[in-house]
Amino acid sequence: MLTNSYQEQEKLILQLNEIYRQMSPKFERCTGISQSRLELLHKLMEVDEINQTELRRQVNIDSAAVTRHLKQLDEKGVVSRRKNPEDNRVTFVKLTEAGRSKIERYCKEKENFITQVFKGITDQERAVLSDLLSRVESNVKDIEDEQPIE
Amino acid sequence: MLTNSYQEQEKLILQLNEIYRQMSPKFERCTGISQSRLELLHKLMEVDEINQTELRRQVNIDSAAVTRHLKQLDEKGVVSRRKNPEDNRVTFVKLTEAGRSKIERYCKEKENFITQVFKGITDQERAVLSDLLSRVESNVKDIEDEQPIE
DNA sequence: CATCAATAATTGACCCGTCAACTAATTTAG
DNA sequence: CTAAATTAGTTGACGGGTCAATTATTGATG
Repeated sequence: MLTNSYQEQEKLILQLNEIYRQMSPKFERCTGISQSRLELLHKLMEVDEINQTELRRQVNIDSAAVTRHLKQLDEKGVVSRRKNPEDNRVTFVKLTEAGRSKIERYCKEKENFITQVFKGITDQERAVLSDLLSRVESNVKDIEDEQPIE
Repeated sequence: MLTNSYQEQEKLILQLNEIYRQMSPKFERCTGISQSRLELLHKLMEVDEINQTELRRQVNIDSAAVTRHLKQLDEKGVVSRRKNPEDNRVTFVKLTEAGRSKIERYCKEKENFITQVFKGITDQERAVLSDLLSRVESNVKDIEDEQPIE
C-alpha cells in the first residue's frame, strides 16, 4: 500500500520534470525566445527601470544568469544599462524602444502557446492545479539541504 | 475576463518552471546524485542489461546526454559497457555490483526527499494532480513547432 | 579616518540538456 | 556483390542554470 503510494509519488516527480523538459524547447521554437529570457523582459516591461538585484529577486534566477542574459540582450539592443550615479555598484536596466516592440510580438506567440498548453482544461481545474502546485512548491522550499552520501 | 484567465495560465506555467528549477538542485544536494542520472540507474536496476537506444527511449532524454552520463558512470565504476557481439553498433550497459549497492543508498535518500515534496497532500489530491499533469503533458506533446519571429 | 564588513555585479568552472554533424557498422536494393 | 540508406553511438557547439571566487564600491566601527 505504502509502496504503491510511493511509486505514484515518484511518477509525479517524473511528470513534472518531463513537462518542463518538453515544454522549454518547444516554447522557444514557437515563440523565438526562451521562457526565462522572456520573463526577464516581461518584468522590465512593467517597471521601466530596475536594478539587477531586484530583477533577480523577482524572476528568481541566479544573478550570474541574470548578468549573462542582460549582457546578450544589451548587445542585441533590446535593453540598455547604466550605473546608478548615487551608488556605482548597482546598474539600472531598462528596455529600449526597439526591445519594447519586439516583446509585444513575442508575447503574442506566447499567448498561442499557453492557450494550447491548457486546452481542454477548465478554469476550475486550473485553479485546483494551481493550488496543488503551490503546496508542492512550498514543500520544496522547506526542504533542508542535507549531507549527501559519501 | 479572458485576460484574467490568461494571466492565471501564465502563472501556472511559471509555477511549473519554478518547481522544476527549485527541485532539481535540492534533489541533488539531498541525495548526492542528479535526478536524471538516478533515473538512468533506476532503469538499469530493473533490466540487468540494456542497450543505449532502448535506455534513451525509456528515460526520454537525448542520446547525447545518455552517452555522457554513461561515460562518467563507467569511469566511476558504477556501470559497465560492452558491445553486442552480434551487432557492433549497439553497446550493452549494465550496473556493476558496486553500483548496485550505491544506488540503494541513493534511493533511500530519494524516498525522504519525495515524502517531503508531497507532505500534506492526500492520495486523492495526488491522483487529481497526476491527471491534470498528464493532460497538460499531452497538450504540450501535440504542439506543433511553428516558425519563430524573424 | 582607516580598516573591516557588506553589497552588486561579474566571471569561471561545472552540470545538464538540445541539435547537428560525424563515424562506424549493418541493411537494403539495384 | 556493391552502392546507397539506415542505425547506434559519439562529439562539438551552444543555451541555460548553479555555486564559488573575485572585483569594485559603499557603509560601519573602533
